[in-house]
Amino acid sequence: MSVAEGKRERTKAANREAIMVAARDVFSALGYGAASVRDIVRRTDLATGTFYNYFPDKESVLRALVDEIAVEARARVRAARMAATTLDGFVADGFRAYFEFLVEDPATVALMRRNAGTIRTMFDEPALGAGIEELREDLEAAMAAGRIPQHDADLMAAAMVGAGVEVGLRMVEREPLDVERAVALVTNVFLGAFERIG
Amino acid sequence: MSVAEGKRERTKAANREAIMVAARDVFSALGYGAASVRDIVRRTDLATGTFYNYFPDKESVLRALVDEIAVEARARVRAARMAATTLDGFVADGFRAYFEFLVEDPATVALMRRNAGTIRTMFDEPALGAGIEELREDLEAAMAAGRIPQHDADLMAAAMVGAGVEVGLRMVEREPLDVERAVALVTNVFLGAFERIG
DNA sequence: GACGAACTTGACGCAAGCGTCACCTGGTGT
DNA sequence: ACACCAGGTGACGCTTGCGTCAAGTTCGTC
Repeated sequence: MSVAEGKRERTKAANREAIMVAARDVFSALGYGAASVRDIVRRTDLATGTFYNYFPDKESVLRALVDEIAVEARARVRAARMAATTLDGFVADGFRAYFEFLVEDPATVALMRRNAGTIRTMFDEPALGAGIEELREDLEAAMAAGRIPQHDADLMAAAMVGAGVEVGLRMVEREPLDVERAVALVTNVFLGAFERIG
Repeated sequence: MSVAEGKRERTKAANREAIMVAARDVFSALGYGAASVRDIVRRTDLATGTFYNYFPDKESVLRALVDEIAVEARARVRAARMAATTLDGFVADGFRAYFEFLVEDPATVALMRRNAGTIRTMFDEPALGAGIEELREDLEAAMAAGRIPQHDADLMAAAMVGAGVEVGLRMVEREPLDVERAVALVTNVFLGAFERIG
């Protein structure tokens, strides 16, 4: 070979990616439980055996998909919250980052929507939407800094993520698609909550 | 036979019930997609063929389960909202009815939690938690009556249901179990929202 | 108490998925 | 140009689930 990567390397990367894309679509369409390794393989132009050169079983593929998504979604949302200077921004920018992610990647939305329950029980709560855990930490930090009133951050984080997920799903299926309208609503809801608690 | 029902009738009712209970547990444990009719049958003391005397396939069992749950949950929540005389009561009593339902019936919670995505796509949105649709109608009625300010009832209903579902799930897995704390939080959130919008 | 209808039973034929492995194919390095 | 071997291929043996149906059992009725 000459530069960058040899054909060997490129094929490997492409195969792995093809399997993950196919798996994502199959899991979205059939649900993880009903999907078979063969359903996935059939959506690629690879042979059965090849699948097992890349992943030991279908669970590993889901794991890889979820990891990828979780890293991306969490990074975006947290970056947006960290950058915010006002309370309004903390709430609005976090939700906006999340909603924009949903809009950019509908295939991932479909995957999460269909398989959230499986993912939850299989991995014991990673990355529902963008991480209740991290939001709770951010809320606690904000409470400690006196930026928001004292409250049950655990339940509040659940409320914010739950509302965000559901509003996000509703948003993407409405016509016309209006991210700012969704951001405005959830922001009003939770800023109103902080005002009322305080 | 003499009174009430003959043995025939009683056995039929018991068999049907046994299948539904077994199915609920299997769907909760394995997920709907991965569950087989045989997994269900094995949890009863019935034979394979008997299953098919009661339901044509596993989808019908899920349908029957969801119908039962939906009717019950919706009835409770709506009754609570109808009975409320104050705005505070409208919000708090609706959530309380829902949370109490979750506490009373943990097996159903498990079923919904694991299979919400499947149920959503299979039946095209019936009974997520307690019905976004009905909540939206109630919100619109309240707006028309001037009890709450004008807003996007569709998204608000999504936010309320999403928050309710997530907070409810969190609530049931915390120790000690505290329904009123959960009710107080979501009530504050949404009353604060109405104040802020108005 | 005996007959018939209603229901239960589980073995059966068939279909599909699983993970493997002996065999090729073609990229790589000399 | 050639030999080597990483890695793709798909048929194979095995397991499991499907829905059916002929045979057996039990309840209700006269």
